[in-house]
Amino acid sequence: MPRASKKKSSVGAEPSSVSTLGYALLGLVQMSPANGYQLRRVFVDTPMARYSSPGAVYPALRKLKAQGLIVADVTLGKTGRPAEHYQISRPGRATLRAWLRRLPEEAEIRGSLDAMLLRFSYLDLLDDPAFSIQFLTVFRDVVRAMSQQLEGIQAAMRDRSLHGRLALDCGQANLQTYVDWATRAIAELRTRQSRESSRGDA
Amino acid sequence: MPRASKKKSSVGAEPSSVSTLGYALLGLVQMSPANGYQLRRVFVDTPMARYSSPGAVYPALRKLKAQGLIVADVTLGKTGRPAEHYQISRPGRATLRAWLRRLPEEAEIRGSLDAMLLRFSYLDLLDDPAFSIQFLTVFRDVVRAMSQQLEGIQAAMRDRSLHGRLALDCGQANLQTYVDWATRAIAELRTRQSRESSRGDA
DNA sequence: CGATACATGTAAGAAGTTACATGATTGT
DNA sequence: ACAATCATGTAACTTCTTACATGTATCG
Repeated sequence: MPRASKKKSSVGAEPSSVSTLGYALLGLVQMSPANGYQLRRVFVDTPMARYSSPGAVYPALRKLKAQGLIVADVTLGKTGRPAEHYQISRPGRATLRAWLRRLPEEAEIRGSLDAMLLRFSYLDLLDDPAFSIQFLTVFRDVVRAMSQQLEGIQAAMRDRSLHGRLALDCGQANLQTYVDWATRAIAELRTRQSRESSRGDA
Repeated sequence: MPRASKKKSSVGAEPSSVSTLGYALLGLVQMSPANGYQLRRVFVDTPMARYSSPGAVYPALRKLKAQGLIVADVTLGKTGRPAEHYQISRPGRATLRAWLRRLPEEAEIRGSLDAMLLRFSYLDLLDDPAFSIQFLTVFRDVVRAMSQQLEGIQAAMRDRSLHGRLALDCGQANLQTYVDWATRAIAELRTRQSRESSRGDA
């Protein structure tokens, strides 16, 4: 018997849903225009290796194009086939900026530290060191909280399982690494900030 | 018919495709029988938090049941509703062991360090310290290689982007943490191993 | 000549998320 | 009375993976 779906059927008005891969591509295209193959290579060659399959990249690019966030400029590549050279559009730039402008929320951070790092890595585009520092501070505080929680779990886990305990140790060491990195990064950003301002003053 | 190919080894002969979540559940159920709700709680409460949604856990459990890897024992929980208490079956135990017995392959490790940690955390079940050490050694070597590759990328990235560089630093620090942890874990396992053997000799 | 790099795609499906539905029991 | 916890599930959707198809150009 089919359920009488009463609510939720009118969600058409906002086509602005962009996936993480979408933002990753948007950021890369903003930094320098490229075709799908070149973008894919970035994922293959760098630690962004998560999203590398053609079955993910090409559909994602088409979706961005359909949303008007990038524009294609069909040229002929080194092969006879037409190659689509992508550039970011004005709405694309706005969408990307809006995404970057958001301070990370706790749930987001807990959900994926990597995704936060991706967003952070694009923050050059905002050119706002104060925001970057704020971003990192929020990030660090949440990760620290995660680390403290994990400590409680570790305590409860005493002697339950050797390998389980070791795995938790690894998780803990990792969280600590994120915290330390964030601290160092904040310090570096602050240093640069003051250097900039003193240069401005001079 | 996209999938009729020979997959090199005919391990199970059954349609034995088990997802990562499937193995995670299988391992938990092996450690102690539980119902879906309790298993879900584990994911919510611990760093295995990845797979916590009911829409993932319940279908996965049903699939494992259909594959005969776990057996359900319908009792009445604290509520009036029947609660399915799951136990691992003999084939389930065999499947889990076969999974644990595999040394991690390079592609697997590169694909997800977390997945490797999950597998490692269940290695108590094998009770084979020599294998655990081998597991960690392979893991560490691959992670070290990843770290060296990343160094090359970092060098190429010099001065290209401040935030990009910082993000790469984080990735590098993380990989190093994995390497250090693996080294420590290997040492601890070796210590225990020699203690065991000397106790056996005595 | 064969392999590899360039370049784009599709078809089929595995897997997970969100958001809802159900319903009893216990606590406030 | 209302909320939370226990306990199980479904429907619709999005996303990514796997595996293939299609070509040219270039290098050894």
